Amino acid sequence: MSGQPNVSLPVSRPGGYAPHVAKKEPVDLQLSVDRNSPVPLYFQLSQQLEAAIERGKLSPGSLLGNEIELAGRLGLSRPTVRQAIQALVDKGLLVRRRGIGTQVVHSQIRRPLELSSLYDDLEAAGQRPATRVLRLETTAADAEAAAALAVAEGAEVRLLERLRLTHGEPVAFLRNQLPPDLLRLEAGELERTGLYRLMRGAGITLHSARQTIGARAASPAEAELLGEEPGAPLLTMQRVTFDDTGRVVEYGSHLYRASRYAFDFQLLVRS
Amino acid sequence: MSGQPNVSLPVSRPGGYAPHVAKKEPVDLQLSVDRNSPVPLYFQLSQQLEAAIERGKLSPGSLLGNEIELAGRLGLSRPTVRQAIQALVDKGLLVRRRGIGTQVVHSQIRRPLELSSLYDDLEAAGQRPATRVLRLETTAADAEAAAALAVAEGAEVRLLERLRLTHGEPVAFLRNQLPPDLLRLEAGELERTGLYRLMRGAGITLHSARQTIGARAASPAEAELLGEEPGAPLLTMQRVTFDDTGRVVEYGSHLYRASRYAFDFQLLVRS
DNA sequence: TACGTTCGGTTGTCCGGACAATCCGAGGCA
DNA sequence: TGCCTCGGATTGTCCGGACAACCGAACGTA
Repeated sequence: MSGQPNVSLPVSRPGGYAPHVAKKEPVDLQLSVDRNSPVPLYFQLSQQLEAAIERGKLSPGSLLGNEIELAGRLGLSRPTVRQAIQALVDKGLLVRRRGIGTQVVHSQIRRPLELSSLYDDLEAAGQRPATRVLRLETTAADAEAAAALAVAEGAEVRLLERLRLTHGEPVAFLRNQLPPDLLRLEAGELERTGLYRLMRGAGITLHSARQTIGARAASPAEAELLGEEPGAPLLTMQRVTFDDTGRVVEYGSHLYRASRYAFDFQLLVRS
Repeated sequence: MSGQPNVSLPVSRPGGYAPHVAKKEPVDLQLSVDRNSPVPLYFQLSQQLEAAIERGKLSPGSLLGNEIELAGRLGLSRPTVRQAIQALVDKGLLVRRRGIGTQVVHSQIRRPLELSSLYDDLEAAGQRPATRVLRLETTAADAEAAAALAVAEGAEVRLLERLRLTHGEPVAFLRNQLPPDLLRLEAGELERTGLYRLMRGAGITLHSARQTIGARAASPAEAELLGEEPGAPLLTMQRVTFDDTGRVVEYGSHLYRASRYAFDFQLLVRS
C-alpha cells in the first residue's frame, strides 16, 4: 500500500468534436491519492476534481467517468469516490443523473456564498479595508440585541461600533453586540482585521447566521458619519450569528452606503 | 423482514434535571421505518427526526443516542442511519462531535434560506399576493440580460414586467428576461401564481442563483408606479437563475419598496 | 416510417464490518 | 490538591458487495 495511484480520467465530451473517434475522449487529468497522508482520501479526490473544474480542465457539461471505473483506477472503493463526488454536488459544481452519469454544471457561477465577512470581502476585492473603532465598551443590551442574544433586556453586553472605510472613504457603519465573556476584544486588533477573523482565531467556529437586509433613508447624523446627504438611501443589515454549538456569538446591526456597496451572493436550492 | 420496527429513542439531557437518575433519560420518541415504502429508509428516518425537532420533542442541546445503537433498534445499518443524520447536519439542525455524540443545535434559527420566490414568501407570510402583468412580449435583450443569459446583445428574449401587490398596495416591480423558447408564458397564469412555480410546473428544476442586493433612490416614474415619493429608498435585486443542467433560465432586475419589504434569510457556513 | 420493447450502462440505496481519531472523565501519581 | 495518563465512548473514514431504479439507444415489429 505504498504506491500512489496516478491515473488519467477519461472524460467524454457530449459535443463530440471528432465524430469518427470513440465516444470517450480521454482528457489527461492527473488524479492521485496519497494513502499516507492524514487528509481523508475522499477529500483529496474532491479537492483535485474541484481544482480541475476551476482551472477548466473539466469543461462544463462534460461527463465524469462512471464511479465504479474511477474507483478502480484510483484504487479506491466506490463509496469513497461517491463521497468525494457528493461533496462537489453539494457545492453545486456537479450534477448527478441516474442512468446518465455525473457532469460538470455549466455556469459562469461558482463563487462564495459563505457567511460573508465585510472585511474579507473588501480585501478579496482588492480594496484595502480600514477600520475606525468608535466605541468599545460594556453596556446594557438594547431590545433587539437582548432578544437575539437571548438575555434579559438591560443585561450586560459588549458593545462595538466601527466605521469601515476603503481608500479613506466610509463604506459602512457597523454596530455589534456580543456576549460579555465570549472574547477579549481590543481596539488595536479590531483596526487591523475583521471581527469574524478574530473570532475564528479565538477558536470559535462560525456555523450559521440569520439575517435581514433592507433599506432606509439616512438620518442627518448617519449621513454625517458616512459622508452622504441626509435622505440618501442606505442598506441595512441585521444579523444574528451562531457558532457550531448553537450559541449566539454576535448580534449586528449595520448600515451600508448604497452608493458604494451591494450584497452579492449565490443561493443553492435545498431539495 | 416484514415487521415495522417501532422503537423509543433514548435521549440524554445534558442539563441533568434528576441527578440521581441514570444519565440517559429516555424520551418516548416513536421512530419507525416502513421497508415496503418506496421512500428511502434514510429519508424516512431523516424526516421523522426533523419533525421531532420541529415539534420540540427533541429539545435543543439534547444528545441523540449513538448511531450504532440507534441502527440496531431500528433494524437498519449504521451507514443508513448516518445518511439520515447527515442530511439534518447539512440542513443545520444537528451537530456532530466526535467522541461526544450528535446533538440538536440550539437556536431560534431554522428557517428557509432557499432560492426564495417573492410570491411564495408573501403567500407563506399570510399576505395575499396579487400580480398585475404590465408587459409580456418578445424584444431585444438589454446589455445586462444579454450578458447574464449569454446571448448577443439585441438577441430576442421574452420580456416580462409585473407589479406585485399585497392588500391592494404595491410591493415590488419585477422585470424578467427569459430565453425565448424556454417556456410558454401567459398573462392569465402569471396573474394567478409566481414565475418560479410556473417553471417548476413546466419541468424545470431550479438549481442555483446568483444575486446582488443593493439600494437606490426612487426616480419619479418608479415612485409613481410603486406609490412612494420620489427619492424614497428602494431595494434593488438582480438575479440570474440556473437550472440543474446549468442553463440560465431567467435574468431578473427587481425593485422593492423598502418601507414594506426586506430580505430575510439564513446562511450556512460551507466548510 | 413509426412505435414499442429490450438491454446495457449508470447512479441510488442499503448492508455489515473494520479500524482510526477524538473527546471526556476516571483513576493514578506526585 | 493538582497534574497526567489511560481507557471507554462516539463519530470519522474506508472497504467490498448486492440489488433497485432509471435513462438512453439499439433493435425489432407493425
